[in-house]
Amino acid sequence: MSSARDRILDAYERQILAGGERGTTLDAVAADAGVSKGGLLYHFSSKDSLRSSLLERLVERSQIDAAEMPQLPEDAVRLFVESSADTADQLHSTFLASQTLARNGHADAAEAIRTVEQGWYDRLAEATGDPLVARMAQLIGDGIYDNAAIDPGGDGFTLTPSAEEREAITEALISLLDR
Amino acid sequence: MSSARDRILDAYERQILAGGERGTTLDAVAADAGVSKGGLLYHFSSKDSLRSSLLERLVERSQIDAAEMPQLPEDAVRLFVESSADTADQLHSTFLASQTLARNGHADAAEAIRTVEQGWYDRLAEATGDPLVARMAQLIGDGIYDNAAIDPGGDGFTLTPSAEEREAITEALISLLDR
DNA sequence: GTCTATATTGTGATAGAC
DNA sequence: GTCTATCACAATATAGAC
Repeated sequence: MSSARDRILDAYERQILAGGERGTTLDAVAADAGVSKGGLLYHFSSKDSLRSSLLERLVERSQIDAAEMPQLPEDAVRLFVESSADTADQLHSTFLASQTLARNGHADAAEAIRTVEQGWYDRLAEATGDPLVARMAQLIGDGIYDNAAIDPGGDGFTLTPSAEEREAITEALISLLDR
Repeated sequence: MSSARDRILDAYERQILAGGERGTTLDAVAADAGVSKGGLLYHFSSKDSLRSSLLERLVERSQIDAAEMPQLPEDAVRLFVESSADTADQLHSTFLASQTLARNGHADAAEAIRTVEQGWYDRLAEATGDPLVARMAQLIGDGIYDNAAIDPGGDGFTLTPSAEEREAITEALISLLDR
């Protein structure tokens, strides 16, 4: 059983992903979470508090995820390229929502994103032992995230690379490791 | 001498890049453009009209840019990786602003971005003759754009790759062409 | 073409009942 | 802990003078 707090944060995240920050009125978030606006404001005293709580959640989830970085270079690259922007994944949807906040001028969100990205890069660089391939994999992952964020539905005519394309990209990056 | 219309669109673009859609109130845009709110609304009858005019500008500028795609595969890759998100460039800043609008749930902006990205991909794939490397270069470019958008200042501790890194990435991608 | 009001609505936040 | 008012203000848009 999830707490009301969690359900409200989930709704906030969903609203950001669906319509950007523009649509995240307290009314809309409360309705999506199944509470009244007053109920929402009992748990989060202001909209700023809602945002900073989402950023805390991002850091927590990214730390849990950090423990799962594969040790084999190939697997680390594969993880970055092939699982980026899986919107069903909790960490990824929190990350995408936070990124949208960062692009809307919230310095605290930009700071959190920088921290998480830096952590990902460090672990990827360590796992691969190749800073350049690590950077390429990270940027490709960011590109996939970005396209996924713009193209929510993703029904056919999308910019998001297919599973086959991602696999081919992974193989290409791995081949660069063996230079 | 630029027209008032252009100056207002420039201001709108600047405000989006500086603070996301959130900060682009008619007051703020008008002040930035050096006109009154009423003056702004004479040229653009609504905020929607302001947005759709920016998207028209994006398509125009991307078509002008299309003529400049290099013929050599190496140069085409280099252009994508090394000139992405040069915010001083007119096309790039219009693109970044439109991307922010797309991430805020505006379907018309998402559609325009898709069109432009598809056009870029097609030309890059043609110039390189290698769909996979074209896709990688495009995603890396998107990743660089994305980081540049989150990190406006970019003073040292940023995620945006340095000029040296970009050059190395270009070389790596070019090496993949010769398989 | 550009301005100064002003009308109108949307939104964040408070107060207090239950 | 959750709700229903309600307030205060910000933002879009209109009307009409200059």
